[in-house]
Amino acid sequence: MPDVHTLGGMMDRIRALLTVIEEGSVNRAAVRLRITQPALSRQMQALENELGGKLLERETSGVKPTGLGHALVKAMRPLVEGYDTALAELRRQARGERSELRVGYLLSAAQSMLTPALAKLRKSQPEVKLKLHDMSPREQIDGLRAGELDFALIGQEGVTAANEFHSARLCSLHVCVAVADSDSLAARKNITLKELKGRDFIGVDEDQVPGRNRWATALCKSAGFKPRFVVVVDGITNVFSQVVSESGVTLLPGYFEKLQHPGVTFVPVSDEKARWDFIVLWQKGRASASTRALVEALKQVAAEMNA
Amino acid sequence: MPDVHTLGGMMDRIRALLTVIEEGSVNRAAVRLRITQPALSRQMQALENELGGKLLERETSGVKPTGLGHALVKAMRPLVEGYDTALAELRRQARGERSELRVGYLLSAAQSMLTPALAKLRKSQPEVKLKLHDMSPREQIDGLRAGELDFALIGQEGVTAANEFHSARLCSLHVCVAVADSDSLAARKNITLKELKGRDFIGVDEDQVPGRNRWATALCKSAGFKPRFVVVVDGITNVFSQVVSESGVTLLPGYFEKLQHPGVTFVPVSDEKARWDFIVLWQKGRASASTRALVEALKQVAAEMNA
DNA sequence: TGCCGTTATGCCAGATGTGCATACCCTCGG
DNA sequence: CCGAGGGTATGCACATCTGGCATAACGGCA
Repeated sequence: MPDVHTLGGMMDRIRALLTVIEEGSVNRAAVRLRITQPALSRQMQALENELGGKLLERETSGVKPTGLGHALVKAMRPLVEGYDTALAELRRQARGERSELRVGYLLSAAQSMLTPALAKLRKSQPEVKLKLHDMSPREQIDGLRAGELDFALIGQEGVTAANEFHSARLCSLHVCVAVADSDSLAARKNITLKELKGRDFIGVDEDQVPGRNRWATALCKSAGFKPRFVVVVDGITNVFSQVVSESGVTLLPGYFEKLQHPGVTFVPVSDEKARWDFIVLWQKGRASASTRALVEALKQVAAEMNA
Repeated sequence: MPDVHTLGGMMDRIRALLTVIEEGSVNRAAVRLRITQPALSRQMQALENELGGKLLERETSGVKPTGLGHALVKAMRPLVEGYDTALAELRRQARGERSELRVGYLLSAAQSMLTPALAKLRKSQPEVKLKLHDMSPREQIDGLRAGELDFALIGQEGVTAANEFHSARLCSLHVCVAVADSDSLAARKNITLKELKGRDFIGVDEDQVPGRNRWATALCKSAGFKPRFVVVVDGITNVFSQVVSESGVTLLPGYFEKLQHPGVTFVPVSDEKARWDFIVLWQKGRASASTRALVEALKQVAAEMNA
């Protein structure tokens, strides 16, 4: 009698039992499983020992399942099948053949870049399925970390996590500053960073837009002063309220100029060094063809936009 | 590098990976799994080889899952958990602790016996769940064979399958004959089998009520003649139509006398030997406590009915 | 009774997995 | 700058498991 303690390989014995019951014969099942009949016979005995009950009614013309055997088939067949398909999918994924790309992006920032890139992707790889998730930079990074996203289209915030993932800089935008309409700067065509020295800065919550404040700080430092954040708010719209009510300023990526916000004026910053990088992050590990294709498409779109 | 060909034990390695990812450390996971860290480390390598991709990002402070690792967790955890609960349920079942009894019965025949028996069962084992299935004798037997039923409450038809399962005779009813109201026999208080000699018999489809015709034939033979089946119909109600329209007769278990059917009269058969056995079949193998309880309850009810 | 099918058992060789000891790598702190 | 202490990987020897081969045991059937 084979040993009972052997929990490993239980799954295989269950598969074997499924085959045996399908065939109604240990012999024929052994052929299908490419092992010998004695080996299979012992597997069945082992399985019965492990479960503590008979699974097969041995008869002179073959075997047929007992009630317990039937119960096992009903309970285990779907699991075994699910296991197999899951395994196959994982293998495909490991080989780099993803059937689905999950992309995180920030609508206001990335739409102009993402839409044409996806069009390109659909042309070169029409079969790949896309899941788009409009979420904040922080959520994107968390999503990447949790494996729920394959891509993050993200701004300057992404540099804080760039070493955890693959990354590519897509483009570099100029910077603008948001001031209240009533501000003396609001009438200017453009300004330099230096002129912001001594102003009250409005910060944004580190949790939602990580790295933004540090980026602003670094920019100011390059201009020779240290910004003073009088208040830190969460949510970009709250920043604008504060800009108006407190006559504060805040540094923003250039694409905000196209937006309208009552009471707020966006003035371009003329400093050469004041740039806002827009980057894409994606999971490390073997890159699938579709992954590479999406990165390429994004780079092309970015290049065309710069030109 | 460990061998790649080893498909057996894949499941265990997947479980191990789940633990490793939960713990974020091969070391701690090894403790939980009661194996050494090197063994577990090798399991992870083996798993990665089998899948063909990296699952863990090894860092100096432990490990964290790659995208593929995350995907594996998402796909496999529910399967592993389902597998475990299924296995536990099967073990319980093997030990004879069924949580549910699936009973097949024929409403018209068994109701008078089943209802009180279930009441008794509920008293002695209130926690056992019951699934009742009103189905034809043939369906009941098929259900038993397919493992979809634990019990079949069945008449004479059951004897054809009695050796495949455990069986017990519950009671033995007298027999009656169905004749048309216009028949000369319809006025009789009772008759003997012999008087049916030469009559046209209505048979019933072997598929739906297996053994019924054979039972009738055997009864007649014991009375010294061979019945002639002029027609075989499917469904018991069709039998009555034929009895009326063809002036045929048919032998039935005694409980039909309580039924009403327009144009049909049921006359008791007085022969001592003409009996209709009512039996219960149940799955072979270790009988659970609830199984034994139900059988006992049925026997008691039958005994009370006979008294 | 002998033949042919079935499943079960004894025995041996090869594959697999584990533990132990140790190597290796990185970070942190003196 | 180097050693301590945390992590994971590797070399090696040994126990365990599993499968194949040969053969037994058993039941039906001519």
